[in-house]
Amino acid sequence: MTKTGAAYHHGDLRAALVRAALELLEEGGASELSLRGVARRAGVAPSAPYRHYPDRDALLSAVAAVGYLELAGQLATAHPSPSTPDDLAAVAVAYVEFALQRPALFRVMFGGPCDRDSSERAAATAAVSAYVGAIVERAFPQGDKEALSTAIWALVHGLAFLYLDGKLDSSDPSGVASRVRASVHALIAASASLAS
Amino acid sequence: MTKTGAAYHHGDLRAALVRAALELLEEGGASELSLRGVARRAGVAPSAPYRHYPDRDALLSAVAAVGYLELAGQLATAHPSPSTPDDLAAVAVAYVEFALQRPALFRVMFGGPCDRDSSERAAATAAVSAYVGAIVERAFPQGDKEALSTAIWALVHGLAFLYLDGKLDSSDPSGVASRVRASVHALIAASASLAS
DNA sequence: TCTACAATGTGAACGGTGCTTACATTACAC
DNA sequence: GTGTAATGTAAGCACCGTTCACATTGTAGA
Repeated sequence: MTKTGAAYHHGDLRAALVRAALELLEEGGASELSLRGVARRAGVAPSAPYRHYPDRDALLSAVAAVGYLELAGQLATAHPSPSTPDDLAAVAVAYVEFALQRPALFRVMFGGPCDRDSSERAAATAAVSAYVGAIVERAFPQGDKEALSTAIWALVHGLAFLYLDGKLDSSDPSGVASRVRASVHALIAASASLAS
Repeated sequence: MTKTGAAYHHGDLRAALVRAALELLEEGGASELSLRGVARRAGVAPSAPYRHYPDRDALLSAVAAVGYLELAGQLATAHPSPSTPDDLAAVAVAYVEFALQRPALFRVMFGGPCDRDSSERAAATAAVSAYVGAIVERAFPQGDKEALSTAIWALVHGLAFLYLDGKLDSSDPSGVASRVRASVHALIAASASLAS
């Protein structure tokens, strides 16, 4: 079914493995994807992935890295260059929606004790962090960028997890969105009142 | 080594399993605890736990439940009946510190897609939720209890996870505490300015 | 063009895991 | 006491991550 003429050498197994893992994550839902399952999906022997990734965690880090890119893309889609509190709230909503729409991927990205040695992964999370920081800086040039962006990120991240874990009711999407918006606006208002 | 006179029937295996799991979580660090490992620790055959828990997730839910109790205890220790913003901030710091001091347990409590059917677990999380709500209500009787307590919980929860995942630098405990305090105060100030 | 070599794939195997099933032992109600 | 339900054991299933010896292939240098 892999349709590749079954060449002994796959061509680009490294990328194919990540693609297969993402597919399994999307289909299989929350269940943790196995390295063997990924290999199976890619039409390759269970030991083949070890030619490209030292272990399962390394593959997961690679998957997480593309997850960060896709998250960044979804945030940018929500608003290309947010500058007002409303814009920022829209981006926050997109963040939570990403978590709810792709819970398995989100958990791979943030769920486990991450591989600190993965430069791929570290760079990607730094990029997200910088992205949030840049937005905050543009929206509130006079505010404490560091503190505010951290607080906002944490707020949104926490909301995402609480929804994901069922600690908050996520059955009504519009309710989720409005709650996220309200929380972000509250935080922003706070920072404004403190900065004045 | 189990020191129990090796009676065929363990006495209270149900509780002993949870205890063993907590010990392994504390020692083994972040690694995921196996049901077999827990059984081994309790000095019992690998199949014995199934007499008391239908599957591994059920055991984890039970472990998570005592985790919630311990978290509640630690929060209460931070401040028995918080009413001022400072009190609330102290409780928030205790929350994050719990996550950093017992990361494995925290991950069991919040990390995975939780077993929605576990009444034990559901009750415990409801208790934490109510606890936070009560604090907020006492501290801000005229505020929107629902919205504010949710926002605060999410903020603190998000901070805990970002620290846990190394997205924020947690090497300096006092820095962690002050950052948590600052974030909580900012959120509180916001709600106050909105309520007025 | 032939050939050595590095890169990349295979297959079998090891120990560990969650879970089930058949059976053994024990506690307890009658 | 005895029958029954509760609770333990032992063996076995399929799967997992990982490793190792071996097969196949692309490619650089003669």
